[in-house]
Amino acid sequence: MTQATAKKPTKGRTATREARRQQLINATIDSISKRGFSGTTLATVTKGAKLSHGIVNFHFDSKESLYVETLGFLAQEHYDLWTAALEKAGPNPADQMAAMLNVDFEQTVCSAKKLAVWFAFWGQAKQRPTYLNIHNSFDEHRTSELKRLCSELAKDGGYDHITPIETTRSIESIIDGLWLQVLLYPQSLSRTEARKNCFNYLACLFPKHFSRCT
Amino acid sequence: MTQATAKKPTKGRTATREARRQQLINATIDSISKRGFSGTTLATVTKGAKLSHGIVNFHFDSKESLYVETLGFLAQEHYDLWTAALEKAGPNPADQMAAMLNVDFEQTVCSAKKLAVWFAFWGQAKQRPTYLNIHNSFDEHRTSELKRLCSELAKDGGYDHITPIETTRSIESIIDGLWLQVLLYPQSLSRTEARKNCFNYLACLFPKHFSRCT
Amino acid sequence: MTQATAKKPTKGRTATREARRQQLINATIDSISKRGFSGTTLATVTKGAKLSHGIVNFHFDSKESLYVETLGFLAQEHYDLWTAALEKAGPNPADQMAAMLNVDFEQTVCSAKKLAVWFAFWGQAKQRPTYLNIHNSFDEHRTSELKRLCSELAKDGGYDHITPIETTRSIESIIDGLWLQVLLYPQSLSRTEARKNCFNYLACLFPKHFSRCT
Amino acid sequence: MTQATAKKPTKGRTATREARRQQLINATIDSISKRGFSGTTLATVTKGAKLSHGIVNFHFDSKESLYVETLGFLAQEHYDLWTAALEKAGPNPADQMAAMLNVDFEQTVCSAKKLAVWFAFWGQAKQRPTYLNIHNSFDEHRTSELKRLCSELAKDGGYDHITPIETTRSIESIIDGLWLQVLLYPQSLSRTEARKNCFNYLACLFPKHFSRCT
DNA sequence: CATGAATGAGTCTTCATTCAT
DNA sequence: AATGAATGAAGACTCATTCAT
Repeated sequence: MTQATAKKPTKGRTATREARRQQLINATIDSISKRGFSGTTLATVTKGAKLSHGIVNFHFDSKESLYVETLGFLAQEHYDLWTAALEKAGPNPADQMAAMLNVDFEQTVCSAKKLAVWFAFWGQAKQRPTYLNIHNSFDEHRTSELKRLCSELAKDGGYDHITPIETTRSIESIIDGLWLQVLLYPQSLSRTEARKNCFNYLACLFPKHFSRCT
Repeated sequence: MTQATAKKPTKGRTATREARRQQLINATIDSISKRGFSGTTLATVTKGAKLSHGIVNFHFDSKESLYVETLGFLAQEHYDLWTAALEKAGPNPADQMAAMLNVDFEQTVCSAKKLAVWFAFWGQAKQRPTYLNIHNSFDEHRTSELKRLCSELAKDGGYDHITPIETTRSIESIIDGLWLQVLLYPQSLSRTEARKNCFNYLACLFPKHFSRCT
Repeated sequence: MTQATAKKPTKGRTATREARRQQLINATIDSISKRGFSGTTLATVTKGAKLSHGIVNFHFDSKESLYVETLGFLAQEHYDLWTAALEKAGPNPADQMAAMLNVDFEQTVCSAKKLAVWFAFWGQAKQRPTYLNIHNSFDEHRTSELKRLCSELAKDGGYDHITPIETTRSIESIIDGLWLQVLLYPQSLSRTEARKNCFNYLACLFPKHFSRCT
Repeated sequence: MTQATAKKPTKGRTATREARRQQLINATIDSISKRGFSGTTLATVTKGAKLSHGIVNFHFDSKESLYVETLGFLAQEHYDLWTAALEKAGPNPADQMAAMLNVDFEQTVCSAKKLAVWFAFWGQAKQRPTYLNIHNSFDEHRTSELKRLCSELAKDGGYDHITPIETTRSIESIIDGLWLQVLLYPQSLSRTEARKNCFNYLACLFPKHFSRCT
């Protein structure tokens, strides 16, 4: 009986532990993006998830722990996306670079909602090193991949003025900066325009591998 | 004029009042940079200013109002610095551009303390449009000046592929992105290295006007 | 009778039920002695009993009801011990008195664990008369037996200054007071020393029947 | 003007810090005696003091801290009473002993209210060593004075069977035990009867110095 | 019978704001 | 102008109890 095997994982009084946790994490992302950190309370989260008040402390140790896991979820999601894209991209470094950076301007990553949460966390990173550590633990791999690609592209194109470390940093910076502008001025900068802007910078850095798009 | 040296009694009071307000604004910057928005209370501010608990609501309408004026102070300070630098820079567009961007990596602007406050505000910008409006009201002028300089440099250098609007945005983005990295990873990126990184981007954009520095 | 060895199915269930209840009562005693009333929750009890969270309300009407039955168990245990000891003691009043009081300093009664629970209940007795009633319903018989023994010893020894009621009260008091000291200062007063102290008081009251021990 | 010097210390919006603290401590004693530890909340305390909810954390670090200071107040009060009584008593050891023990059955110390609080604290002493430490820090002096008096009385009366340490403990025990009975059964044992009972024990211990009272 | 997810009333604590002095 | 005591709303967290499975 196929009917018997079909479970409703998230409805009803008792859901699986994982489903509830994810539900709460999603509601946390929603609330932080709408109300910011200071406007987000356990009440706004649980109300958003249409669950009761006390459930957070049943599934998470504390509000702080919910935040940590929310950030972890975002970081993991991003990580999974770019590693998958990189794998699909084939052996060509330029293709790999393009694949990685494309992810940063996809809907899943570069939405107003997600960006708001990222910058909310970064706005607290100085005070809560935990947040920074989570971000770093996922991002180090990405930085090293970018550096490798910069090296390979520089060698391949004969750009002897390129310093991989510095160039990597500038690429990461322009992405973060474009994200901030997409967040703050969504009317004047769409994510597709931001992507174009980013790739035009690549064209500026690696003219033999990337061409300007208009 | 002997009259000018004679203080009017109201002037003395006003000066004191202004001094108190500035004292509180400075303490607010300190506290936000140390403890973030969520850790900053009127108590941490007044304690930092070595003033009494209840004084904030005497000099400011509310906590929110103190925050707004703090952000206004930072925006004004930045504005005053780059407009003064621009004025001093002479008629040459490349010099003007350099002068403007240098300001962004000066100690006064690009300190861990100030950057922490800027990103704290940006982390809330989505939720509190007031903050964004303050920032914009000061920043529009800067954007238009950058755009003008991009245009003049493009014309002068014959870079026909340069779109001033897009290029301006990319410059602003890389600065914001570098600021974020200076904030999050002060050990691996000093503000002088960040400045160099930014100017190397200019060298990439306008090779005839700026040269790479190593 | 072969029939007797065949268990009735309901009997097995009842036994299990009783075992569960006792298991929970024991865990309650453990938890109160370790964490006190305010630190004891149904979670600490069920965790101690290695049972699931929701089981208490299945076997007891409420937390309060569990407490009442826990106190009842302690009172019954004490009652069973001293009545058994009294029965064994023979007809001599001094022997009977000694038998009764010995029980109060036995391991089963005078352990740190049990005393902690007793004083926890007494600390609430004023506010919850139910607790006091349970205690009284068991203790009245003991008080009357002590009074009888005081009378008999007084008559037998010719102590005409002994008032049975008052003497009984003083004996009960010194026991309670010694219990408190055993509870609070187990290092400086062991239960065997406490027992000796109590019996030396008896030697003081009834010098012809009890002799000092050193 | 005598009128001008008269302050209302506890009325009005702002009272002296000490007055408010004492007011809250008194309300805490009231609430613990009426409702026990588990029934006492900051709300019952502040309601009893006719003050607002948030004031406790303004004058005390926490609820726990309020409890600690409440116990400290009770211990200090008792200490002050018996040291004063001892001083007034003159050089005679029997008078001194009588003076000290009289205090334990005075209205101020031996009221239903105070005893309820003492036993509430003792019921928690095992779990919160802080409470025990406070009690001990005040009580050690009392124990040593009692021991000294037992020694002097034993020498003076030639009671060679008296061990000061053990006798002291028995006196302390009978007092604690009588307190418990006054607390639990105020109808059957008044504090004056309890006092008599205690002094008859002294008469039993030191027949040459104390005589039975009926 | 038993489990453990879910609920929601209740508690401690924080903190912006008010206000007597 | 300034202080700091006082207020009360709001938030995080606890926990007895309920109930679907």
